[in-house]
Amino acid sequence: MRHYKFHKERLRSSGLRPTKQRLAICKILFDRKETFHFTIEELKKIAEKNISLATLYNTVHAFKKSGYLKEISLKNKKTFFDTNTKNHHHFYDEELSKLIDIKNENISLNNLPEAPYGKKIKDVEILIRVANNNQKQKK
Amino acid sequence: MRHYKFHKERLRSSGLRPTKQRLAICKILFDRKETFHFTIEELKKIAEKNISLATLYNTVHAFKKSGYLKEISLKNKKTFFDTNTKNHHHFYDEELSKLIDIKNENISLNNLPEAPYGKKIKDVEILIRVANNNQKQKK
DNA sequence: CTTGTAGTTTAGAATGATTATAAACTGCTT
DNA sequence: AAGCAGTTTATAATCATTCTAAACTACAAG
Repeated sequence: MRHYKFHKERLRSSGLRPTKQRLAICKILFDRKETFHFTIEELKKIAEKNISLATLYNTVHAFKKSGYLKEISLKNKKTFFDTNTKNHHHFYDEELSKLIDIKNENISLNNLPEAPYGKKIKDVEILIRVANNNQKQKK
Repeated sequence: MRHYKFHKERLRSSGLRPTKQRLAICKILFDRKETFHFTIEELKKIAEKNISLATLYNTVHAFKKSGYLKEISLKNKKTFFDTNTKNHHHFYDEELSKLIDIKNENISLNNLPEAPYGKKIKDVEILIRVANNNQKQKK
């Protein structure tokens, strides 16, 4: 469990005042050993009725802007965020709407293609869709 | 330019009657040499006022279900579709909201990780975000 | 060629995630 | 202790997408 001051520092470094709502969000997101993948809706549930939706959106986006959270591309309508901001990739279980980290040593992309003329590669995202073994192809 | 019958066949094989709206959509989507990446909104613009939004959504989803179109995962709120249904990957230019195909021989993923227990890999999607060379990191 | 009907189209309403608004509240500097 | 910029919040607004149900149409059978 991290010290209160840790979160306060994180907030200040993002240019955010350490309010009780933001500290509560920090605790939920960052006081854990494992990576946390979540949607705003899930975060809302965990936070109970203490924090308004608008504040959740604002704070999560502020953290994203400061590089403390990563947004993940999905076909799904809901946006996922990830507390693991290091370069890594995901399995996505569409049936459970769950993301699972892929350890970096377990995947490797060789000969990355050259970016189109005048462009530069900013980011590579690999998503591996999985389903239950016994089931038919997705709908 | 493909023959009318070609589109009619495609429609029938998807269990769809060849109506004039659907044939018009087929022409837009499939009468071209290059892969076409589009959003429903863009398709709407190309189709002019001839076809209702609801029909565009219905038809595009029917084609997706039949395997004639692929849906592409993006952070963007809008959904992209791709007339290239072969296994391939994309560059995504966030500034222009444009997808660019990556030729399969230009990218290769070795030692794919094992799927989580009881799961099977259905699909691998690689998205390489690019930006103009001279510009700063994304907002 | 007419007709019946199942499949289609469509405008408009409904939904659901997200963002904007603007009034009340609060952390922090002086 | 005061004042103000930064925050929070309920609520309204927005935007893509899906639903609905009434009008329309392709097509098989006669």
